[in-house]
Amino acid sequence: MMKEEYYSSVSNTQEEESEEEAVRETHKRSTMESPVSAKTDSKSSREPKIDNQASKRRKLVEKTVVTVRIEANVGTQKSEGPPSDFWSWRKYGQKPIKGSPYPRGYYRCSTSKGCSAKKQVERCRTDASMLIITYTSNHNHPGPDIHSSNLIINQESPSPKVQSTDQEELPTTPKEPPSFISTGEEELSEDHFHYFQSPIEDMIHDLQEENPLTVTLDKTHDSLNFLFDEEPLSFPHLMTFSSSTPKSEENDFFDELEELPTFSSFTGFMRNTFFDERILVLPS
DNA sequence: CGTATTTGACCCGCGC
DNA sequence: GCGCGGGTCAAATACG
Repeated sequence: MMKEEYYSSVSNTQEEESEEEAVRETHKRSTMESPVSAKTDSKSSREPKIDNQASKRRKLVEKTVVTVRIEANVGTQKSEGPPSDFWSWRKYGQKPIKGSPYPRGYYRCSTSKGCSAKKQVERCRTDASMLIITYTSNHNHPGPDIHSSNLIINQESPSPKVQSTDQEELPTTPKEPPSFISTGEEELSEDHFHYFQSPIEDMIHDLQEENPLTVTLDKTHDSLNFLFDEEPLSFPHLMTFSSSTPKSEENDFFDELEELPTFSSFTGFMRNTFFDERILVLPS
């Protein structure tokens, strides 16, 4: 529950997201929907219901892939802890992922019962300090207090601890992006993903002056704009980032900063914090 | 005692 | 048809 994690993010809607998946889903759906009898039957033994459809449509929902860098203690406590967002998440599963030494955690929004929002948290296999969070579906309910969070950013805010810890414990913190990137890219590319360095920077860049990179990322771009322009709710990561934690401890951190009112300040903060974050982007 | 987390089992689609 | 990998459920357990 601490927030030493900062989010950078890119979102894609599943529809546009991946052709691969789209195809699959289509396939699934057709298969599933028609022959309900057999499948339903088999499933019914376990848990029929909506889940049935849900499971098949998992991918149909919008997904947002966020890479988070945990600067604080890698492999200590937070690495394992779920990144905190505005919302409260309840863990409903965990599975080891092939090719990755780290398991993937499955979380569901516990704020609202009917909320279908989910997220998967896994660590980058190459870099334990990187968390890959995949958000699925949107929240059906308003967040705790987005407004407040935004305000909070301006006035007080996120975690001091993180930073202090960071610096103190991990002096090396900042960076080694190059190697990382290459590594990540290779691995990810296998997965059909492309990484972009310093998404946030890119984002910012984009906002300030259009970055070619962004252009490449259709959705990303869109999402980013969205992010900054409006609809915080849709972007948990952002919210998280901004609101990070309304708790007192973290306030200290910002206390020092005291004023991050302007975007530029914000940006600066982000840059500092995020140094080398990468965004997963689906190949266009 | 209630709620959240853990963990094993189950289900499903896909590739071989 | 079988096995693999991923995603979810639900019982058991831990924690407040």
